[in-house]
Parts: sequence; structure tokens; C-alpha cells
Amino acid sequence: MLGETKRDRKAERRSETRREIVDAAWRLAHDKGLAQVTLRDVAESVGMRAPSLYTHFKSKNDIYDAMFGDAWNQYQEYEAAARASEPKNSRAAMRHYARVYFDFAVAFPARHQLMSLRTVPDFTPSEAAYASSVAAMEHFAARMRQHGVDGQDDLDLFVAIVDGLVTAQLANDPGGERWSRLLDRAIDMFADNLGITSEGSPP
Amino acid sequence: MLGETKRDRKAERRSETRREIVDAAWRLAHDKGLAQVTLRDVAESVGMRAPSLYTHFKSKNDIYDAMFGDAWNQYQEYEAAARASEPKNSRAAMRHYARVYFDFAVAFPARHQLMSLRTVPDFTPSEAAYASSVAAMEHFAARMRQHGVDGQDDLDLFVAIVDGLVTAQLANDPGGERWSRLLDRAIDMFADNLGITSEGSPP
DNA sequence: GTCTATACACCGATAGAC
DNA sequence: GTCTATCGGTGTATAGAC
Repeated sequence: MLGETKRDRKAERRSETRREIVDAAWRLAHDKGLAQVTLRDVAESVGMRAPSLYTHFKSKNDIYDAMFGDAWNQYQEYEAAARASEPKNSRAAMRHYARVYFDFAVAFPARHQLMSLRTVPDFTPSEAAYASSVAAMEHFAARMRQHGVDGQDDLDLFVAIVDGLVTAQLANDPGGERWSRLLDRAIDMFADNLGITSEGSPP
Repeated sequence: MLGETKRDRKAERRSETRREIVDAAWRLAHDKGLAQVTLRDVAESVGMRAPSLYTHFKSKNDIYDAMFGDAWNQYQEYEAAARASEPKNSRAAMRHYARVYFDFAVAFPARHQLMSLRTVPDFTPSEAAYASSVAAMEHFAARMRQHGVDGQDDLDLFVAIVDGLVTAQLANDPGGERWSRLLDRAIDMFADNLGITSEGSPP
């Protein structure tokens, strides 16, 4: 009994340290870019030396992996918080989903790069981390089903369109709104293609 | 007179060496990824030592810069070669433009990363290299104008949609066709939105 | 277990000899 | 123009202190 408590404390402390490390990595990624995150800088941010990080993560990519899962969990939280303002009307709801994702992505380019572009050298998300992304996607799929959209093709297309606008915005007009302004129109195109009227509510 | 000839020969030889270096870099980027290109490997490929590359390029990013311009020139050539099979019908022509770009991009992920994702650390294309990308874009704009599409918004949207499908394909199903299959449908959505009928020819 | 010091192989880049 | 030598910086392996 006492032993269990002790072990829990230890595990808690361990996972707290992991959190601190990941948070420090996020801070550096935000300030200097994803590729500019170095183990020495991360370590210094949490009051350690670089090799000490290997006590908590087995490689730098393992830290990226934790960040990847973290990012998709952050998105789920963000999306949940925005749910209060979700419209009933199907077309408006889709605009809402797109806008929420767009804003979340554009607010933190390095995070978006990690989540959606597969552009970190030699990094592939582990199955555990990937599960967070799948969970977010399933959540989105369930919402879309409420509006009568249930084909995988439809979801894939929606995601590609929104992410295409995000990527163009970040790559060609960072901080601007050249592609942001086109988001509603793009979703309307999509809704038209699926035969979802402007007034229609969930079937 | 003779001096001029000599100088031309020298310049020619110099630009030939630059070509060899860029080609070697392409080969490495293709085989191992864009970020895995090292100056030592590039140098070895052309029978040099790494520091000698600095005679021809002032930094590694300067090589990336030459590759960036080169990539957009390659695309212009590729697009020109595909022009023979370009349909007259406006909607079919747009499908054609999209497919040509999609195939070109997917055929060489590292090249697409350099061209369209802005994801190489600390690299921003020079004005000279960027000009090649602008030229390709202008060319595309002229073609679209022939089909009655001349708004910048329309072009931006088209590009973002196609690039979104490319990026999703490369990131989530490399080598597959999960998003490739959706390309024609996406273009039809776009054409519908612009009121371009299936049978319509250029106005 | 947690952390440190040390070390290694590799990287882009520079200095200077030839 | 190309070389060798070298620099500071990187991820990471290891040995050992506490």
C-alpha cells in the first residue's frame, strides 16, 4: 500500500518532467522553428544538460513524437472549447469546423508543420502518437456524419482543401489573410458539391 | 577579342560546374531527402572536397536557392511538354492543369517540399530564384484567362486546392492514390463554383 | 533512477597554403 | 580553384557520481 503510493509519486514526478521537457521544446519551436530545437537548448530550459534528456526520452525524435501526440490533443481541446459557438445549420457548421482548424493551424506554424506536413527529417510518428491524430479525425468524422456526410472520400477532400489553404497561407503570406479570406468560399464549394443547401439543417 | 573568348570559356566552365553540383544535390535529395543533403556528399559526388563548393556557391542555402529556381524551370518544361495533350474544353483543360501539376509534384517529394512547402530551415528563395516561380505562375494565369478565369482569388484557390491534395497524398499515403483519385472531383467543384459548364469551350 | 562529464562522429563554414 | 586543417555546433553513446 505504502509502496504503491511511493511508486505513483515517482511515476508522477517522471511524467511531470516529461511535460516540462515537451513544453520547453514547444517554446523553442514556437520562437525559432521546429528544426532549430536543439537538445542542449531544451535541456538548458529545464535546468539540465543535454544527455540527461535521454533519461526521459530515448531520442530527439522521441521528443518530437511526444509533441506530435500533444499537438493533436491540444487540437481536440481547442475544438471542444469552440464547440459552444458551433452553428446548427450544416453548411455553417462545416464553415465553423474549417475555420477552427484553420485558425489553430495558422496560430502556430511549427506545430502545423509537425502535425500535417511530414517534413521533419527521419521522423515518423509512433503508433501511440498517431492514435491522437486518429482520435481527432474520428471526432471530426462523427460530426460530419451528423450532417449526412459519411464517405471517407468526402472527409479526405475536406481535410485536403482546408489544409491546402493553411499551407498556402503559411508558405506564401505568413501573418496575412490572402488564403484565409478564401476559406468560406472553399467550404461552400465543397457543400455545393455534396448537395448541402445553405438553409439545410442536419437530416 | 581573344580575351573575350577566353573569358566566355571560363564562365561557361564555371556554370557547368554549378550545374553538376546542383544535379548532384538533386540526386541526393531524391534518394535520401532534402534535409539529408550534406555538402560533403555533394562534393564527393562531383569529385571535390566540401570547402571547394564555396568557390561556386556562397552557402548551402545558396545551393538550395539554385535548386528552387531550377525546380520551377523544370516544371515549366514539364508543363510545356504536356501541352500537346491539353484539351480545348475549359473544364477538361483545368483538370489537365491540375493533373500535370499533381503528377509532377508527387513524382519527387523533396522537390515539392522545396518548391511549395516553406520548410527548409532558414531558407528563403532569393528574388532571382523566386522569379522562376513567378514566371510559372504567370504562365498558368495566362492559360486560365483563356478560360475566362482572371481573378487572383480564383487562381489562389485553385493552387491551394491542388497543392492541398498533393500534400495530403505525400504526407499520409505516399506512393498511393487516395488523394490522387479526388483530384478531378476537386477541380469539378472549382469549375462549378465558377460557373464553367462541362461542355463549355473558352469564351 | 537521475543526472553529469566526457567523448565521438558528423555537420556547415572559414583560413590559409599551394 | 582546390586542397588541408580546423572551428563551433549538433545528436547521441557511455561511464560513473550521487
